[in-house]
Amino acid sequence: MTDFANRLISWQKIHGRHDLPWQNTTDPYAIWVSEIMLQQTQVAAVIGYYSKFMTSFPTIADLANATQDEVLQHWSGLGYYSRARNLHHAAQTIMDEHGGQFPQDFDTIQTLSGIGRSTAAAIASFAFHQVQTILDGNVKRVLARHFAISGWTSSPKVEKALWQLAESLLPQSDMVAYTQGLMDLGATICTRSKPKCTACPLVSSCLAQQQQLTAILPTPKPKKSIPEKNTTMLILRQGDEVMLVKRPASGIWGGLWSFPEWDDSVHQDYTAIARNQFGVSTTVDAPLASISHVFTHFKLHIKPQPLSVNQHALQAREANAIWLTIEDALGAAIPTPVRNILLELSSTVAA
DNA sequence: AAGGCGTGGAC
DNA sequence: TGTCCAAGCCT
Repeated sequence: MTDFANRLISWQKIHGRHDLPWQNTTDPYAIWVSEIMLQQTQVAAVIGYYSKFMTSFPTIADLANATQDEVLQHWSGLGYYSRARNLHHAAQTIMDEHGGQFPQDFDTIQTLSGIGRSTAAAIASFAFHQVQTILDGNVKRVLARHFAISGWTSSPKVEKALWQLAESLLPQSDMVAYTQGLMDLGATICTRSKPKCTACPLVSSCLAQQQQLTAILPTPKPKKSIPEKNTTMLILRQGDEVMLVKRPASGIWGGLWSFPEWDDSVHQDYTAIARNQFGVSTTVDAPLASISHVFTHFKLHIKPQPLSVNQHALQAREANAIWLTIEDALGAAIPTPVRNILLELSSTVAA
């Protein structure tokens, strides 16, 4: 056993996290769901979603038998919705091709949609006590500092070196404490800013500490400017109901319900659009305050444009359109800006 | 291989 | 405030 692993394991058992909702179980399903939710998402943001999800879908079979809409509903607001679609699809794969049992073979685990090498290693170590290394943002930061490795840690060259390094450090036992220790150290001690080096079990061998490189490692991702886009969301209203449309299965907010969007760079005759696209007669109301929503790769300026529907239109003319009360819409699989617009609408109505 | 894919915490 | 980036994966 490497000294690195030894010290990490001992530290984790005393100072690590032991009471997160997805710990203290070897149920691969419970661990799997948590690992997917935690991809690129902080623990604090996941906790509420996790318990609700596990209550609604307690087993792989329950998840496989649910509709995609039900699954996305539970993911609404969490982001990266392909995770939910892949999770649902993988549950069906497990039912169809693995007899309903989560596979234990490391390579087979990685064939499931949404599970890459690091997530597979987390599941394999936590659920099956296999000797496989994770390599998430925490581990990259810990290794880049401890071994004074420069270069953006997600560049192919550096990442490959980090995988090899991480493998070389593995213990032959105690994989639960070791894997959790890697994450705990990165999340609570070896943090991006203001790391608590005096409390670190690995400080005595940390090269960044010795060479005073802690503040500049890991090397930050190269900066890139993101484009800005504009869109108008048409809010067709009749009484306390609004119309939502189902977005395409892939792309941003794939499979979620949203307001119909209109590129308003040219046409601004919203009444004509509503008549031509949705077959309803409307009058144009005052637009709501614009919303700016920042994604990883672009910034979206949304102009919410309410339209009052004059005639009875509560039968959706298109298969991908539905009319819902604002209350029901808030419970549907909607992205965050749509939720915020609905909340604004309901407060306006109430006031 | 590089970019698509969400949202919010931390500072 | 804006900036960085988080238990990454997919194409």
